[in-house]
Amino acid sequence: MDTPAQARLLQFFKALAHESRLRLLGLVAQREHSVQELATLVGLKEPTVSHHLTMLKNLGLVSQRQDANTHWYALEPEAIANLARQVLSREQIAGLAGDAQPADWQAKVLETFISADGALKSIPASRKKRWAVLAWLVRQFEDGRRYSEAEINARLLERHWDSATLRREFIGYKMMAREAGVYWRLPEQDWVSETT
Amino acid sequence: MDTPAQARLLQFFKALAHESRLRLLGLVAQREHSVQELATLVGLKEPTVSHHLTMLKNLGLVSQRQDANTHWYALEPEAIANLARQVLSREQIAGLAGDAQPADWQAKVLETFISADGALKSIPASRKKRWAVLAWLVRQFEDGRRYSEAEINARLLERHWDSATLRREFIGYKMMAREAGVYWRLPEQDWVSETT
DNA sequence: TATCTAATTAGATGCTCATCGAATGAGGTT
DNA sequence: AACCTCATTCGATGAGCATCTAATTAGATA
Repeated sequence: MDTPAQARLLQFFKALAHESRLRLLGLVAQREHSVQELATLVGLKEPTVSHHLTMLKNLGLVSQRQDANTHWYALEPEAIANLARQVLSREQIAGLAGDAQPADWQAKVLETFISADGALKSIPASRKKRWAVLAWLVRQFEDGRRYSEAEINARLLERHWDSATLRREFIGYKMMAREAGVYWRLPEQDWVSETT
Repeated sequence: MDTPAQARLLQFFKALAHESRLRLLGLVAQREHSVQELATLVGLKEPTVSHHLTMLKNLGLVSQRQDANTHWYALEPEAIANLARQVLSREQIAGLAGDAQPADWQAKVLETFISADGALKSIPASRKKRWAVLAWLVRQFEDGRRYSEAEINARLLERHWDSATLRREFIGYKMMAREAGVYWRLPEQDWVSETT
């Protein structure tokens, strides 16, 4: 969770995601109640109820007034309505994704499999992730230029020990072509479609 | 929680009360996603994401379609809106009290302190609960009739061993009066006001 | 049929938080 | 002051659940 707004919404849901608190809210929605009353009505001990009530109060869901040493709690109806309004629209929900979307999927995959020094930690087992990693790799070869197998290997070994597999995969994914021991990149539009 | 509606609402809140699930909802609100994608985007393993998604699907918050063996999940926008609408009104909240209100406060107190055979398990320490128990006790004496201390004791001993304290409390709470060793009930309106 | 890929189910582990009893605080009364 | 009543804070315990790895299911292809 990123922005305060998102964290706040999460807090609200957490507060409402418990039977005891929901019942307490139900009771204080009907009329003011003291802690004692609430405790006996929901069948919990005072400390527990007090705990829940402070949480609800901090979130502004209930109000509290004091008469002598009896504390009277009541529902704060505005708060609930506001909450509900927040959740209504699809855009609001979409905003919950968090982390500010630096995380396009491919970027995230690279983040996971490429270490800071540029080495490939491991070759993804999943077809799609492998595709993302290979796409990144193959873009480091010049377009139009022809490479010997030795050149390819040298370049790949800077990233990962298993250059043979990587080379083979380039061919498999149609990112490169080979003829008589010479390799060259294929145009991106031939394979980038697989992005789905 | 009593009625299905209440249980259902609780389930909703529980589903939304977790950061991972909120972020997943956020992502599927933007566009369809596969389990793999979601897993890398939120930084969790597939099984975990799958777990969350089935929960969300069971509640109708997301939809799922299958293409080959890739499962595509998307937001079910109606569901969230409906949920939010449910929570909007104060009456809805009040209905959450649960247990069908058989539980007026006094009734609940008696339930707690009186055992099935009518014995008083213990004398409540709290003033208000003591009041509730004594009120119940004193109503078992006839109005208008005069009792000797021995009669009072006999009747009280059927409920609790400490008849002396109970007698004294009757006087203290002005539920009974005493003169020259004779006891009688006072009219309810003199003490029942304390119900607050 | 054997193999590959994506997803789900099963089982185990650990963290968060609800709950309780005991101690403390706070407001009133005698 | 000493006491009573109601509430909150503290510290400990335990239940629920998120997460992981490993195993299984299911769809598709060779």
